[in-house]
Amino acid sequence: MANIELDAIDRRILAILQENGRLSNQEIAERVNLSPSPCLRRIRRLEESGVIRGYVALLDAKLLGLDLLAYVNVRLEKRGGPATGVQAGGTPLRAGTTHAQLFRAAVQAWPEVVACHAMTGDTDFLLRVQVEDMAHFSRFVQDQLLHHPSVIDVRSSFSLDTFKETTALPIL
Amino acid sequence: MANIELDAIDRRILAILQENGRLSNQEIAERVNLSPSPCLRRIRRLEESGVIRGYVALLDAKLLGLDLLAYVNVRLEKRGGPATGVQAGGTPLRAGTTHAQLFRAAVQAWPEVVACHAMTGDTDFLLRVQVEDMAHFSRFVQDQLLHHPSVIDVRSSFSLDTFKETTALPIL
DNA sequence: CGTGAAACATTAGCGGC
DNA sequence: GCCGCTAATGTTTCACG
Repeated sequence: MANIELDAIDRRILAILQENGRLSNQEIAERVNLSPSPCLRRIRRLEESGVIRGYVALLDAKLLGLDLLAYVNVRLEKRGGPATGVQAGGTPLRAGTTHAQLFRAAVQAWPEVVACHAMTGDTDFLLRVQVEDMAHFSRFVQDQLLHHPSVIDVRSSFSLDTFKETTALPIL
Repeated sequence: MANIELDAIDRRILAILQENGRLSNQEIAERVNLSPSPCLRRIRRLEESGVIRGYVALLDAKLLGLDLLAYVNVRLEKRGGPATGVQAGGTPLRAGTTHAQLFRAAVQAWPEVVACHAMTGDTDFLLRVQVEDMAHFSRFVQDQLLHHPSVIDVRSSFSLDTFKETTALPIL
């Protein structure tokens, strides 16, 4: 995770891999005009330094029946610690746990939440929620979000159409 | 892209690949208790059916100097077609092009916009924008977004902390 | 679905610029 | 330091049972 110097070849390797993470080292080496061994050494260095966080397959949400994508703005209680004792989810709490800590732990455990940021502005958190349909979403909001002791406000918007979506960062 | 039946083994293969897209077929075959050839046949089928959209390397935005992540809500002009003729970007327009079409084309060309959805609610579009710093963001808003003839309102929020972020869909 | 063999890819060691 | 060669090892892929 230490900071690292990247030259032009490193950046080209990154640009290639963030478009197609399964290219063989040989193929990549060819595209950056290097022989396979130095190319592989560079890739390993990029992996070990943390610049490459990992490799994943991207799946098609629609084909898997996940037809609803929502962005949910959440505001939390700020005054008064949450009640101590054992919560609905079964998580035991120490005294001194904040609402934000409690909420973050809950988010980690909810599979339909695929991303969550603490945000500036008039909302505390922005959640990206991926579910089958509105029935599932409704259950998630009622039974999980609004049921959570720290949550005081929830506002949802739904994606009508995703017309740009890339995991590739603008690095060139 | 045709719809496709997935059995329990297909789902386990998908779950494995969306966590680690570079595992060898042999390794995957072992984990799902299959020999390499039927496992590879299943993976090829998942790729060809479109369930697997592709494989990518995920990069670390911070280590690459992209320290600012913004979500930007955009509203567009709705009455009156955009002026015809050649736009600032150099794109020639036919009469009848809508503001939404014009905006979508611009979004595709802006590298700092890594995602864009048409949304329900009091905003038309939600953009995810990844840039180096506030100076770059400011230039993007002033020179690109607000300069765009169809854009009538822009409201931005900034990520203070991303504490959940996964490309893996909840499929199990 | 599984086996086996050919083709192909990865990777460590070493010498050269 | 960083490159490229070679050779051993491991992986993919396909015809066939």
